[in-house]
Amino acid sequence: EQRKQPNLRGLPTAVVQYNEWKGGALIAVSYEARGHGVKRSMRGHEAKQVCPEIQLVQVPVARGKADLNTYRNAGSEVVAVLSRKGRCERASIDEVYLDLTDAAEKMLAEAPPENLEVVDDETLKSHILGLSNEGGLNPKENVRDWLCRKDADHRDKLLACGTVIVAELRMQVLKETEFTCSAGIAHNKMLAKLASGMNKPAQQTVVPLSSVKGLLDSLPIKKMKQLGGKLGTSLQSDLGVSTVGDLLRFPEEKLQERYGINTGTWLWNIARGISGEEVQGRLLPKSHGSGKTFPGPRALKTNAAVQHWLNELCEELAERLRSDLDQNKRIAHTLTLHASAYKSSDADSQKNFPSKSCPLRYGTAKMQEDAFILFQAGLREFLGSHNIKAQGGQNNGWRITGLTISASKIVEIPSGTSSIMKYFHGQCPSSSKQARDDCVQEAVRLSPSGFSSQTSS
DNA sequence: ACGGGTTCAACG
DNA sequence: TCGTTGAAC
Repeated sequence: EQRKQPNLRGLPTAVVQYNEWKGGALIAVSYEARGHGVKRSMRGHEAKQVCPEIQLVQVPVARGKADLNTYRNAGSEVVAVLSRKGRCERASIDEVYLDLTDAAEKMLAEAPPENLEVVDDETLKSHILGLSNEGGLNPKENVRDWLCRKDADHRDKLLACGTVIVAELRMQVLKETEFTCSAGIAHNKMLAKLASGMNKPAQQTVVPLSSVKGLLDSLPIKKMKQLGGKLGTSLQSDLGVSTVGDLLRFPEEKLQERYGINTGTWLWNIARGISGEEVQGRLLPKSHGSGKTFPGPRALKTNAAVQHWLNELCEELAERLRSDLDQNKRIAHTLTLHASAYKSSDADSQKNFPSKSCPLRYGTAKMQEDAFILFQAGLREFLGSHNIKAQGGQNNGWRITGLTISASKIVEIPSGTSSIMKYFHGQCPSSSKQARDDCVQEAVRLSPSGFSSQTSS
């Protein structure tokens, strides 16, 4: 939003979605606003109380719901820059992992930092964990010395190369998108993610091998990705583990018998700074979803209201699926509906509405039809398939507080050429000729430019 | 009434 | 392997 309205640069700013109820919900808070105590959990009015000068920018609304496409697209712009230098995994709307091993090895072989006569300023501003500031030298001189150490471990030399590359990439991101970003540079995803949050905004942090133990020993368990929830809490209360270092006391088998083989092994490893997760090399999302909540008095009470909102949600989803097909030649195969509901009779049975899925048929109207069928299937189960009856479009039994429709099992269409028929045979398990023909006919209708000549023959 | 997404592991 | 749930971010 600050890029779109440069006059907001440097001002305390937050993005709110909706504003009728208590000024809307904050979904993003600028660092200036954070400095005034504004938190993402606040409502717009609350933010105004703690920071009267705050600029509140509203999320676009389309079809009666918040439309986050602006921010998805902004994330894509950044990915487009970062993915040039190495394997890139889009981890969320604004986070990516990069595996820069190859680029770092290349730099180490061809132009290692130790040979550099000038190191650019962004690189020198890096934070190197555990780097002592002896002798009151300029911190940048210390960074330069660390980067150019000839006696360093090979892996730390790679890290030094990574530091230079990431600084370049962040400068390119800034130049080409006007977005700043922070980064962590480490030997695995877990440590890099941890480091990326240590110096914000717009800075980068390096985790040399020698600093891993010191970093994890006193790190509160909840700071580790995946341990911010119930697992972290049970680790604390069941085993008395409050820091990652405390985990070192427990043998692998003990952790495994308490938390299962996978989680136990994982815990044992992260305590030692070990994480074998590969950077996935995935630039696109694995699913698309469109949802809306209907809190308190706004809860939906009629089939007609549910159908109306499902239609809106399906329109948005269909539009995003269409973009994915046009831009990426990908097709989704599963449609899933999730609803949140409560029975107005017993106010306790809040969230047990089952999610339902079915094969995804392209076309807005078909998705709308299927979505409503899925809803009704779930509703019947929710009501226990008996008692409550809808009378004349009204009902006393249920209230819907949230609806989400999503598309998953997204696969790329073989772009090459020849074997589109082979592709469809592979995709349609049904032995029915009719089902396969429908499938093919659908693809022809959807993507006439690319496929008609092949498929119509 | 902490919204709207998204990914992943576990389970049957 | 699939659909579904719940955790986590």
